[in-house]
Amino acid sequence: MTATARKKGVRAAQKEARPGEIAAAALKLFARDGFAGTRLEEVAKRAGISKGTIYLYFDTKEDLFKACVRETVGTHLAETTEIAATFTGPTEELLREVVVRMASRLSQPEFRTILLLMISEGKRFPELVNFYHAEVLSQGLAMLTKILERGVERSELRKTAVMDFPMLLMSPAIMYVIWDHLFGAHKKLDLSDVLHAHLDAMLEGIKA
Amino acid sequence: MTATARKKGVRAAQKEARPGEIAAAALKLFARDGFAGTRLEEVAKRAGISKGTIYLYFDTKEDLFKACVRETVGTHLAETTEIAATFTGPTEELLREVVVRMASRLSQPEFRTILLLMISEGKRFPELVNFYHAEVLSQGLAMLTKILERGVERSELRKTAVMDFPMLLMSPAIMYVIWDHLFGAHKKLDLSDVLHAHLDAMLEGIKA
Amino acid sequence: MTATARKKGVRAAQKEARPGEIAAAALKLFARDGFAGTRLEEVAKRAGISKGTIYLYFDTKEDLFKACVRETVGTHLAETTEIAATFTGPTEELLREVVVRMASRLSQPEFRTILLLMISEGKRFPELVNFYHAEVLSQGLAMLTKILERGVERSELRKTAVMDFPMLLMSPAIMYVIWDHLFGAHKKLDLSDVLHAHLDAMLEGIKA
Amino acid sequence: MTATARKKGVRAAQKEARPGEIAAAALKLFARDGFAGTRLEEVAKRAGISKGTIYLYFDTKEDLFKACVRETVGTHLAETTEIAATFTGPTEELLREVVVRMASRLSQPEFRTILLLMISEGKRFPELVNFYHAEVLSQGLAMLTKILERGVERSELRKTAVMDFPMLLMSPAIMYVIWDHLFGAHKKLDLSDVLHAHLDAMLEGIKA
DNA sequence: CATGAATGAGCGTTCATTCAT
DNA sequence: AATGAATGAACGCTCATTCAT
Repeated sequence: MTATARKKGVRAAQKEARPGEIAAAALKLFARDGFAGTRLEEVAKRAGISKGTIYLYFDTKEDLFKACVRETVGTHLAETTEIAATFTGPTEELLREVVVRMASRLSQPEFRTILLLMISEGKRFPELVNFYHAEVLSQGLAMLTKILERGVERSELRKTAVMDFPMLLMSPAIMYVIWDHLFGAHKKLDLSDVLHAHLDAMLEGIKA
Repeated sequence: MTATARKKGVRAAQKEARPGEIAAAALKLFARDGFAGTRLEEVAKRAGISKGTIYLYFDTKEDLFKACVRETVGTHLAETTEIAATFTGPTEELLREVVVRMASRLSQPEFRTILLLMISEGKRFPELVNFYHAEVLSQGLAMLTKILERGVERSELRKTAVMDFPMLLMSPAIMYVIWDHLFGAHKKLDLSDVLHAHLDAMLEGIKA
Repeated sequence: MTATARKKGVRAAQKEARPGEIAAAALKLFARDGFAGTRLEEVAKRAGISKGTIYLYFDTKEDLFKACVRETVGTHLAETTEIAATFTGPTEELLREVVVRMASRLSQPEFRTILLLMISEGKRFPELVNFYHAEVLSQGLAMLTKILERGVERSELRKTAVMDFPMLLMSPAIMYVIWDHLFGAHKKLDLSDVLHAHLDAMLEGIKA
Repeated sequence: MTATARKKGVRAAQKEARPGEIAAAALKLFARDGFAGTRLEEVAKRAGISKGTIYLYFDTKEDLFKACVRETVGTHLAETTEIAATFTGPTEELLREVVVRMASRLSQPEFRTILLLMISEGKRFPELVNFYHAEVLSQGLAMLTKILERGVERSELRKTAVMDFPMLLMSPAIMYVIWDHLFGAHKKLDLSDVLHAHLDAMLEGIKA
């Protein structure tokens, strides 16, 4: 008997764990088969439960999908933000560090899944797109913008049009995820190499 | 009666035109609703025919989907290749020209549709991915590589890691399409501005 | 080949006949099993078609139910109204004639089914109740009222409270239907006997 | 602690009360939603217990339904029978008294519910119909018959066909319940008025 | 006794596919 | 060739019933 079980009882612990287990199972299938192509029966099987049980925790298939996305997205930007705020070294170094971190996060299995699902099903779930925009995108871009500004203030970077499109710094990461998804079987890319090839070139163009 | 109709008979001409009309109608719906979400009934309505008629030209829904993609993809790279082959000016200029051309093509409605469908349904249609890889991707990347090599030969560009990842030059275009698809309603980007912001910076990093 | 088939083609004729066939099959099952208890699969089997075919003619199970009722109800009061309007004999005779006619109609298999379904499912289909009220009930009661007034005018009947509640004249017919539905297996009643027993007594009470 | 609780223990008392509470809650819902439309979950909620608890007292939903009906029906004719047996006044008065009493009972909320449920679900529960027939119907009709016979014996009433169909005396009450159920929202009837309008007329026809 | 999480059979509805006309 | 009525497998969702706690 675990500590949790002792405190709350096995059932209570189980009940608390269920939604997460179901969502995890679902996310894998949504990733593989898309929203429409995923059968709740199979989600249940993967989660080791019966079809009806899903409905004890989620009202509809759509709800389950939203929960999957929301649960996975749940920002995680905090740590990186902290680093950016307290960093004292040269801006180039900071920029590399932050871009690499964000790209790593983006390319982690569950997060890349979210990105791909967003692209596939976004039109069906606009609220999810809004959520993603608010929770992830705008925060991430704000952070990048702040770093670029820091560089300008410290005369390390020049004022360039890249400051208007900070998402350019992330575009290789996005491309990497899509490439790996589609052509990974043909040719694997190394994320770090891609990232640094890009940053090396870009930084030349924006450094003071 | 048109000249075509006189030569071949109206029916024959109609028959020849049908598959394309159906595929065109289908593509729009696949783009909007995804593969699973598209109903053949509606495809038929859009094409001004009956549901059964689709099956005179395509064996299954999957076949129709493949035909849509194949028909749209059908390279179009020829002209750009020609330009690249005969261009005599500075490589930077050539690179900008080619990237802008390829990005424009990528962001045209039907082509962006293909890109997005590829991402959404690629796993379900690996042959299509192969096709796309062979017909579009490798040719495009080969062209970019050739241009970069031309630059190095002419001592206009340095040998950098970007040469190993020519797709980096296209990543802003890909990002643009995805951004517009998901967040276009929140904030429109200007493709040309994005592209040049990227190229301005990148070129600094790779110029000799 | 029937005349119908020759004119319209077999398919067209079939298509025209389908809704009625389905509704007829459905009505029997609704009568036997209630709305919720009726399975569309069985309706289809009875109609000699497949489950999906039902949906070519009716949008939902509810729609099918409504169509059943509407189709069966479709007044039929016309003939009786005509008789009442042109009758020249004594009012007592007319009243007996009309009550017997209406009761006969009410106790015909399909109509009694409607009455019973109305009682069972009315709360779920208020629009159907309104429809029934407007199309059948109010017309029938208006006719009865008019006859009673005719009797008073001709000094054949007295002005009694029965004129305020003309539905009293039909209550034995309603009771008969319910009795037969529930206790018919225990004891069969003879509609005509019941009706005349009632009318004999009632008429004594309202005759001048 | 109540006297009951002291004697038997709280739990024991609770246990004894439970079935009735559950049945009461169930009856309301059966009345509103029909047999199939009633969810045990909601019954439980109304009874302030959990779904599983119902199964401690009733084996199946059908059992619960039967218990509801049986419990409510439980004759109550006793008092009226007593009155009829000891009545010494004129038969007309007795008949009015008894019909009004029986009609009042029939139109009370729980009893009208039973009548309507009987009509709706009778075919599914023939034993219940038998029970109802034996416990309520035949006793009630027997009483009416006895009164009519008393009238004939005392030369207050004539021998008419109404004596063969004593249920005719109750038909307005039945009609009233159905009317109120279906058309109560359109037009409320006054039970007493309806009853007396009917009795006034009928009695003229059967009085000596 | 009581709970409520879990089950799984069942049903309404959809839609790719077929085929008689 | 073209139609569109018909099919039937598939899936989301519900809810009576069970059972471990």
